[in-house]
Amino acid sequence: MSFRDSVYKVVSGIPEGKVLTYKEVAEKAGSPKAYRAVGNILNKNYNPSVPCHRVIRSDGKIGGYNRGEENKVAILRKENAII
DNA sequence: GAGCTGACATGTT
DNA sequence: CAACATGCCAGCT
Repeated sequence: MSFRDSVYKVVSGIPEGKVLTYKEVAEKAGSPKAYRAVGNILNKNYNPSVPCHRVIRSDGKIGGYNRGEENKVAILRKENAII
């Protein structure tokens, strides 16, 4: 069970319409100061089972997405999560 | 095995 | 108020 797995689990547990910040995910994963690693992990994560699009920055910004930030925003807006 | 990279956050300038 | 610089962690090359 690596930190990566914890992050996957946490992100996979995010319900629709809910968005968590990288810091929150890192905290739930067990390392509040590992928000850096969270971004790095999600970045390499191409697993569709992990709704990485529900993880945003603390500033409320999108951050990034493997399939394009615009797509990420579109999904979040569809789920009535942000904006 | 060591070093580099990054979808960040916080503090100063 | 906005931009720059620093610090932090885990994963990847």
